[in-house]
Amino acid sequence: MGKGRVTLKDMATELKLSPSTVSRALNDHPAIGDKTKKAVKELANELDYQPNPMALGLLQKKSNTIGVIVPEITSHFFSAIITGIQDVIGPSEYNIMICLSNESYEEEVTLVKKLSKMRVDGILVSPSSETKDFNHFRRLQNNDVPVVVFDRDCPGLEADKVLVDDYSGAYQAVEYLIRSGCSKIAHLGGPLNLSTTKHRLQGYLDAMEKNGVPTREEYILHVDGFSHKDGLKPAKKLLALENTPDAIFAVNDSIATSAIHMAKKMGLRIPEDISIVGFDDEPHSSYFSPSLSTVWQPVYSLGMLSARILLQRIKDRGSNDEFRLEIFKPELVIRTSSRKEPINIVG
Amino acid sequence: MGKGRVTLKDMATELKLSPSTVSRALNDHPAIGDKTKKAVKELANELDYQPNPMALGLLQKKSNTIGVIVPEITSHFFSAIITGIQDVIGPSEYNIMICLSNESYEEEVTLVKKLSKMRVDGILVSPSSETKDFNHFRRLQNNDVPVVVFDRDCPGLEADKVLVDDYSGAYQAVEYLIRSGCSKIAHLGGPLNLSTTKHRLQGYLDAMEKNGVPTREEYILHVDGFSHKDGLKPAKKLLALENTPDAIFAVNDSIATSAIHMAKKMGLRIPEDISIVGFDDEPHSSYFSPSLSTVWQPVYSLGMLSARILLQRIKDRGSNDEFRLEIFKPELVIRTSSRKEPINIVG
DNA sequence: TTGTACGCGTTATCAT
DNA sequence: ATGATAACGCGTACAA
Repeated sequence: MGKGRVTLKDMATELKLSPSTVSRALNDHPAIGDKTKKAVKELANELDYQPNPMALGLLQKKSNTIGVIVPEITSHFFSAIITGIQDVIGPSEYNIMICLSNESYEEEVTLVKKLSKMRVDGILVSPSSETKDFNHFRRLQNNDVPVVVFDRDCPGLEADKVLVDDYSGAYQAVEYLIRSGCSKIAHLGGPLNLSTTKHRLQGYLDAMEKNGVPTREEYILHVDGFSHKDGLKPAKKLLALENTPDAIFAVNDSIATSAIHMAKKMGLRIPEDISIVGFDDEPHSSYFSPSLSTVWQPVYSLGMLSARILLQRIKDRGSNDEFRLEIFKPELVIRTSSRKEPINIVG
Repeated sequence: MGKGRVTLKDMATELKLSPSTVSRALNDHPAIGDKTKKAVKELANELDYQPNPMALGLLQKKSNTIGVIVPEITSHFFSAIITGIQDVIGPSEYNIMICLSNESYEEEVTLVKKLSKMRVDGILVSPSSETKDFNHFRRLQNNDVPVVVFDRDCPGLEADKVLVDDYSGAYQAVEYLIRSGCSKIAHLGGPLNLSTTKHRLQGYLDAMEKNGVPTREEYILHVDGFSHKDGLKPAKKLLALENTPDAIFAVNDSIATSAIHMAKKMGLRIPEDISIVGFDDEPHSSYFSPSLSTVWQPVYSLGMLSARILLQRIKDRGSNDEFRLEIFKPELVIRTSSRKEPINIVG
């Protein structure tokens, strides 16, 4: 024991059978005698026989592995999605290979190459914030590797997609700010070429326009990254404006906390002087003081559905079904970082 | 193109050479003519030839894959460790397979089986909070699969270990609380059979004793899980004590925020009435109000070192070097959830 | 009912 | 300098 694992051949010699018989017995082939089957299975059990996945893979030209590419996992957002993915893939026959692009297009391309080389049977991907070109994914598809895009869209790429209606989330948030009496509503947006960022911006703009609230160019700023520190300077800039905003809609919770931080520092009261709303509903957002009003997204379900769709697509490989487009609805969560909406008389 | 990848044989027929020659050319075998080498490499480049890792794996009896088992990834703690691991393994020849045990012993055992079946070349593991028996890891070791344990110790298991001096972190925190004038210091501990939890408790106890501060049994409570909600009830119980504590040292930041939450709710002022200190220094802990005093751990470095040690161990497989034991020092970070330490006159 | 032979893609060994 | 062959572990078409 210890040097190399048990193989079919080992068991065959042990039982004075041929390897193929042993193989068939293990796979419940109908033409194998019950006694042989039993004997084989018992021995397999005793010796803790585990079929070699590499031999299988070589034979079947598949790795039984699924690749997952995400920008990062330190935020709750992506780690919860991955947990959802794991919970679906884990019990299946497939293994998962999680890869981090670190929001870099270049690293993403490298990862795709690595996964392609590994012969993964499919991939789940949320592109980096730098990614504008999707040919690396198309190359995968051309090799018959199905691709499922989640959360961040890849415009122009034909693939299964599981997204969130960011536009609606932003619209809800901004309309609520307006109804609660805010009129000078600023937006701290994210990196500009991300679909999510764009849709949140558009939701903001439309909610303003549809409600007849004028937008000012100076009220819209974009941050370079998604972490707390990335939002500090832009937030400060916003709050130092002559015409100080009375509300900020931030692209995510971390940036919203930057705004809260700076607002407090400048002596503004929240929500009396300024309302602040985030996006994502990170678990700790409700424990801040003030607790953060934000937009909740069904992250865990999003991960699970993406994984299920990929599994289905792999199973139906060959049949040219239309690509699926699934869009989850986010929900506004009102806490104490924003004013309460006044009772809406009539409408 | 599209149906199956390019193989050595394909290129061999194309170039009217034998597969072995092509193989040697690609591997810069000395006995191959320069012109052939060049021709082969050019074709390989053109056709984007990628050696099949499964064929290699079959031949070399290794998968070039490293397994990572963690209890969860939604906390910053483990996701940052994993990021560190990725940053070391990513550039190497190895792939990573990340698995979540969900703090369940049973799932952990299943995962080990799965990874063993996959013929991983080594594993990095932080055991679940339920795990008391480590034979599943020993079985791996008996199959020549090196195991590196990180953060949470597996007492009695002989393996490379990369840990944190939780005892020292706790000791520092509690001694600081004492020096800052607190005398009724309570402890919200974690699940009892975790090494980290035990050491933090011991650090608390020793700091109390060495400084002549009496401990009360009722001041020590243990939570079942590590999330915010797991800490609420125990925190409430602590604060409802007749002899209300004037400080709480919590096993981690999430539980510390539970304590802050309950303390605020009960009208206690922080830190005037009660000081609260956490453990982990989660990134958002500094943005709470009050900002959380806590114990910082070098998570990213911990991940990197663990990965480096495993890589080294795999490379030196066979040579019976002694197991390494690396212990990182955590650092107390004082913020505003605890009183300032008075200037220490004389000592 | 069971055994034989082959092939998946690669490399190492032994020829030529 | 290059080719043929075997082997890694498995499943399966074909043969018996």
